[in-house]
Amino acid sequence: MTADPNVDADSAPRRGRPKEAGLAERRRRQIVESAYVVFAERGYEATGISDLAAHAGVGQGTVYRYFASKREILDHVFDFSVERLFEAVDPETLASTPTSLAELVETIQLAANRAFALIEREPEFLRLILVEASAIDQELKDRVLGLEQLAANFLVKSLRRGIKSGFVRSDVDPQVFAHMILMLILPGLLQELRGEGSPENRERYIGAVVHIMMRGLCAPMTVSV
Amino acid sequence: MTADPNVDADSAPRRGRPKEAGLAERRRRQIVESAYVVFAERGYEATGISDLAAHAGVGQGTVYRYFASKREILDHVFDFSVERLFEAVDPETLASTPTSLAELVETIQLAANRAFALIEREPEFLRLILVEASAIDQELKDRVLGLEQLAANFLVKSLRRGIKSGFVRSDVDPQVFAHMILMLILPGLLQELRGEGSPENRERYIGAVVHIMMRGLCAPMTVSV
Amino acid sequence: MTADPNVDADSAPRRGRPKEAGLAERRRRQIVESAYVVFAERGYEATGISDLAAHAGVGQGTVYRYFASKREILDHVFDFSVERLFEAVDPETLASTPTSLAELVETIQLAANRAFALIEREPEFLRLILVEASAIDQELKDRVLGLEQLAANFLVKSLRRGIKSGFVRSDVDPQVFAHMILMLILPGLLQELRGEGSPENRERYIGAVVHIMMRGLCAPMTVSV
Amino acid sequence: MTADPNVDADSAPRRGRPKEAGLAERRRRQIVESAYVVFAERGYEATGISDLAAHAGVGQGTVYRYFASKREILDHVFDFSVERLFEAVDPETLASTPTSLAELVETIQLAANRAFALIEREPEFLRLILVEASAIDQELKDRVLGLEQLAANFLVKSLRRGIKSGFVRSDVDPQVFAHMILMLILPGLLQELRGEGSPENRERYIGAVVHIMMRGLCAPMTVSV
DNA sequence: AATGAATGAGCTTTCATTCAT
DNA sequence: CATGAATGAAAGCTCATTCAT
Repeated sequence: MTADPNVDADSAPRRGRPKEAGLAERRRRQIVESAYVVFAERGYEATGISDLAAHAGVGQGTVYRYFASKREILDHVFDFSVERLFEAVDPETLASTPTSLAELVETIQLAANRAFALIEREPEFLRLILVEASAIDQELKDRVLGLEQLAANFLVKSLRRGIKSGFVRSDVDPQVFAHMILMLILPGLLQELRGEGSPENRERYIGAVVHIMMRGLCAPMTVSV
Repeated sequence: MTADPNVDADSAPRRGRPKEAGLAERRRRQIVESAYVVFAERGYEATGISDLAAHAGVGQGTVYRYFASKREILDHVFDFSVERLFEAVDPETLASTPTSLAELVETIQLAANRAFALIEREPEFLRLILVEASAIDQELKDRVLGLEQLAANFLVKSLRRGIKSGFVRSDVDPQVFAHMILMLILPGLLQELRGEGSPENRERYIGAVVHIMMRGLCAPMTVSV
Repeated sequence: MTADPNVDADSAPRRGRPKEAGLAERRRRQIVESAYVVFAERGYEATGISDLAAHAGVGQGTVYRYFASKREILDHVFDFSVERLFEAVDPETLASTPTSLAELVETIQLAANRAFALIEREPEFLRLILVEASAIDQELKDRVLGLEQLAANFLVKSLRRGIKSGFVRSDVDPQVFAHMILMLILPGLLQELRGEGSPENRERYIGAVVHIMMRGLCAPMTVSV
Repeated sequence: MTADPNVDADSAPRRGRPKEAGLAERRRRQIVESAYVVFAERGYEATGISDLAAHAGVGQGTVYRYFASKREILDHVFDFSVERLFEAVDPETLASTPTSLAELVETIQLAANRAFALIEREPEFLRLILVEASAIDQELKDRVLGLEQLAANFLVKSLRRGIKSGFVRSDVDPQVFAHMILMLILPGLLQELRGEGSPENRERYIGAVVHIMMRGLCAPMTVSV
């Protein structure tokens, strides 16, 4: 076995089919994306591995080459969804510290608009995150709630800064309000789930959220600016 | 619902075998109540008909004498849940037409407190309605959303009256605000789902909802009463 | 109608199909006996639950109503086999304390004959116990070996008594010889496995075993010849 | 391609690509040896081709280039095992025609010791031959039994010679006794399977076998005692 | 009317085998 | 030649539903 008669002078003994780097990652992606669609479409429980495989255009066995179980796929689908949400909202580009209530509201408005844009493009996204994932088990439910918590934490920081800067009332509880602000966008989400989503409606809702945040419900004379 | 032994419009006294009128209805009730408990406890998919039958103290076959399928039972469980929610909130006793923002807010607060009281007594209720039911199929999802719509309609009427009476700003869109007000209680619900629910927390949230509704977030000087 | 048609006066409220006592045990037996046959015929691994169910004349689901897993069925099949072996050999009727080597040998001969009679009737029995069971896992292998140990223990006692009585050489190690005596019947068993079993052959072998034991175990003075 | 790439008996100096004649055979050997190890370790059924290939350091596909099926590999593993047993026992060096019972017994003892030495070195060997192989199908079972037959034939010849020479009783049935002598070593094997094997135990057993054989086989006059 | 034994379709998962590279 | 990615048949097992009693 001195001079290997079999291959190449160069050090790497290239035997067999070359391993095509990145294939594994591509396949995983392909399967997760298919799962994202079919889970959203028919629900996690109602989707069989065979459906999933068929949609991905691979055999059932191939699915198990890349994922240990159906449940694990759901995990990755959730990650994938979160990833997409982050890409869509792109928090980096939001993080300018607001110096007035108007600015703060504007930032929130921007984030909401971006999220809605994603949902408009892919309505199943919402169902997957909000409805499917929550129903599987405690772990995934925790992850959904954790996502909301994450967003809330951003807002908490902004509100605290607002209070320190004086443009947010000091008797506002940042923790509490952060969550509530997030909830204010839920009616819009529900509309989407209902399939009644439309740009005009979205406008109305976002406008109302701004209103409520800036003014509450109190009548004009009471406020008197 | 007084002394009617026989149901139905005809009052002909059924001799021979009174057939234990209402027995069927009692059985259905018994099964639905059991299903309510076990579905909430273990989830719809994870619950087998045998679990359900065992909990109800009847045979599996008996379940199918009263319901055509597992899915149909869920329908009835949902109805039953809604029924309980209505009993708890008891909208009849809320419907006094408010004549001031404070009164309106107080009414909402009362309704919210009643709903929370139910959830505190039976936390699984929330899970069933919000999480389990939504994940089954479109029809049930629609029903969940319909429930929200129902509550919103109440609020819409109140807001319209408020606008007419002048204690609600006229630029408030009743439809939109109604939904949003409902959403404001969601953070509290999420806390319950997370198992972090506590009376103090609930107080904080409800207080904040009142605040936001009455004042918005604007700083005190801006408001100037 | 005074007597309630529904519930009856006697204490036991007999509702539904009567539970047919002993059915469960009968079904278990039926399935185990089928398994005994098909496992022996095709081997444990090669037998599917569907084969087993088909042979038993029941649905697959029914199998799982009575056994938790395929493996558990094998356990019971093993028990069943041991049970049959015991019935066939009927050790109770063997246990007369022998007072001479001839008597001891006769007893052993009788036991061997009975075992062979079973195997002749049901050759698959042997395969199941000796070959199939051993190959599944450590636990079953231990049980097979334990069975041999059990038989050996009987012999050890007899040999000890024989030594004390003087009709077995005192330099015989009871533990060791007990196992060996058992092994002496193995060539006969192997013949059966080979399908070459015949009464004449069995005679030859048992005769030879007697020969070897009489010569090997006899107390020194007795041998003389 | 002028140069036959395929090896074969012809000795024409293969220019260009000698094709590493015997490479195929080496590969086969490598795979079989790996299979020997992993089959013995985890069992035939429990071993996947991937395990096997990994242990052999080749791809799964390569395995199928050299063997048509998993089953065929087992065949070769069995051959390999027999081969090892023969190497260990080395019958050539045993075949000196014994001229006395003591010599015969000594020869058998030597063979047994060699076989035990192998088993002590590689306990899995026993499991493979005795337990795994037997359970697969009739063909392999036959081969296991054939192995015993082979050893028995050796003994038959020796016994016949012994009878002719007069140092073995003439009423000994060579066929029958040959098998029995082989069986006498089984308790020792079982101990190994049980994991209770130890040199002392082995001594005891072999001693007892010698004892029983000397007494059982010896010609009448010799015994006297 | 009530029962629970029986069923079988369908589930997730495994793995011997094939084949493009 | 060698490879390991891909495959799909088939496994064990579950459970909503049916039905004899």
